[in-house]
Amino acid sequence: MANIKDIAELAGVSIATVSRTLREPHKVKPATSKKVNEAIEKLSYKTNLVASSLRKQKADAVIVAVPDLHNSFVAGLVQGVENVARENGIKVMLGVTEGKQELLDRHYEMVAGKQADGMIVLDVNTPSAIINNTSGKPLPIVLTCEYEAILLCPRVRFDNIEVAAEAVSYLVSLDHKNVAYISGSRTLRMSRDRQSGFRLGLRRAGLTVNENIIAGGDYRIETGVEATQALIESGEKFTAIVCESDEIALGAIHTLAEAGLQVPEDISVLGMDNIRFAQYGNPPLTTIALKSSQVGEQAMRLLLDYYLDAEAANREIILPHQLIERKSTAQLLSGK
Amino acid sequence: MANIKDIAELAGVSIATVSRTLREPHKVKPATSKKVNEAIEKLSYKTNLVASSLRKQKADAVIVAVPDLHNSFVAGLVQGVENVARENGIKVMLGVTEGKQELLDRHYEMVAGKQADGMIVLDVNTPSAIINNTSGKPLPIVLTCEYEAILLCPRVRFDNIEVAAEAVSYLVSLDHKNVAYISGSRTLRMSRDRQSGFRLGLRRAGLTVNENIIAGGDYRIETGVEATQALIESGEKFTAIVCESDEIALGAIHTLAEAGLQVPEDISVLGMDNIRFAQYGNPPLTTIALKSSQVGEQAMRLLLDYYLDAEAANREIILPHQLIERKSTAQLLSGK
DNA sequence: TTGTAGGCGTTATCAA
DNA sequence: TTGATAACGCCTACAA
Repeated sequence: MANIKDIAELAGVSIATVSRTLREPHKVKPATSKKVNEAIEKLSYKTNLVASSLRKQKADAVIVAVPDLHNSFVAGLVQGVENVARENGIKVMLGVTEGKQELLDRHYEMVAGKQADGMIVLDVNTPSAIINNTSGKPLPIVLTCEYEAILLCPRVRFDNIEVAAEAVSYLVSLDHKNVAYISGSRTLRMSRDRQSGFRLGLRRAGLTVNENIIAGGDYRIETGVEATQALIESGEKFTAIVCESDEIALGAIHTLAEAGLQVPEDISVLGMDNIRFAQYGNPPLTTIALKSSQVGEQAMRLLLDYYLDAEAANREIILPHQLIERKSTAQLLSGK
Repeated sequence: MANIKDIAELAGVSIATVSRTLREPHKVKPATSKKVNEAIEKLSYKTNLVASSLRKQKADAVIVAVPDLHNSFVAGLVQGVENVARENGIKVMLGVTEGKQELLDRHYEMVAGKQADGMIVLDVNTPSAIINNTSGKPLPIVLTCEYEAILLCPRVRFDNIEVAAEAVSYLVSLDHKNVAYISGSRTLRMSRDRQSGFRLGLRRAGLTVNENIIAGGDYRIETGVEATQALIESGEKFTAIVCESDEIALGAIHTLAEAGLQVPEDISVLGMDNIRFAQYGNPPLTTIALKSSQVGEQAMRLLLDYYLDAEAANREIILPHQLIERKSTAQLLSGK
């Protein structure tokens, strides 16, 4: 591979001039720059980005740390990060955590090791580096969705309390009075906020808050299946279910159908996320749209801001959500 | 950030000894190594991987280039790459191509620029670097699924001809004689092979090959919807559909249902991929499982082999597929 | 077993 | 407008 020295020799100039031709073309005489560019073309020279990084003390790369990619919410977030990163000439490194603190921390070492300029996190855990950060300065980390007890860290998330409260309001507007709730976690701040929102929604409607809440272990379709089975077996009375993800909702509909219950005639089901499959569900799923690609985009922007001004970027962005009415929810027939 | 020199000073040794303590611990006296490790701990030193890369002329990173992450087949592949990469201490950089040659080539420049050691590609395009490669030596690129007219390049894929042929055989074993086919592309080698397989399957069964093939533009659910509408409007007679992806199949079932056709009573539908949603379809989808995570894993292994021996790694891996019977296909009732 | 020193390929400062 | 040169932080012969 040709390096900058080879170009300098072939063009008959110094390496400084070659570098300038590449980075600050306006500072070099057109004739010189022409010679240099010809040499570059001829040897098909490409800047060695590793050397460049080392010298500039900047990697032009970020890490996006996520538990896995199976979930389309996660995939959307990564895609969002990539979009904004690419616009800005920044590379994205993938950090799968499997929900393990250790792996998350190991990914952060790439930031510590200067191989990346910052990290965007979507995970149940918080990087130890943040927790132990006593420097008084925020680290180049952006937290998304989850945001437990963090003092100094930019973050982007949804208004989870409102999301769930509006889900309830909508069902109440369809005359439902016995609303069950399937959560994806009992520990995540996001889930706990949504559960608070669920109760808030019921109270706003003047309904008694019964604890018809089933907490699953994650947001996958299997969780929806199991939780719905548990709900049915519990014998509790309900005419609608709020689910913390579309996958859970899809699992719920599936299980309800197997139990001989029709959606939405017998039970209304409402999801969250608005994944691509939601509108092709049977029936198409009513859901609250939470655009994960927006989360990724905003998180990446925050990281870019951070690079310009660490203090200014130390803030929280709350993204909008939107109810999308489809066919999995319906007016409660009187007498139920 | 503390660097190797700081550690050397604090431990009272040379930087060579520090480096050795990290890379070749057996070559250093335990007492010395203890001092060094204490210093490392104290200053929470982390190797600067950029400097290390530059010196070693090895990035310990690979790029995985994919059109986008919306598709779960793609996400699975990326996940597979990540798994094997992580086991081997290699970082994964994400390269989204949007199906554009230019972006794919730009991602390869990171390999050319030494920021990555190799690239794994799942895309409609082939990197120009391969096409223009006249060096006689294979490049550190592994192609997956797609493999058009490539002379010198390791690759991993499925036996697409057999995949489609078996799909047909299975439907024929259920007495179907009028089988339609929805493809995801008319240009991709993968799709063309599957179409060949479709015809082969019909011929094997002694059936006339009618050209009941609808070619969609991609493998998404929307394509299944549109193609199925076209199929219904065409007035052609068919009792089963082979779809080139589960998403297409899900879209087909959705559209069939809207047209008042029951699956599998009226029409059998068979997909490919076995995505996570397949078993929760309504009805659960019969499909040919193509594990994309395996593709990613094998591709990454091939790249590792390549690093050890470029020639030996210049080969093709063909992965197994498997028919999974669920409820979207059924015996054809006589008289249809 | 440890230390010295050169070099990986850039960028950026300073002087010419 | 250009060139010489000193870093960036690390690894690894080679010498001691």
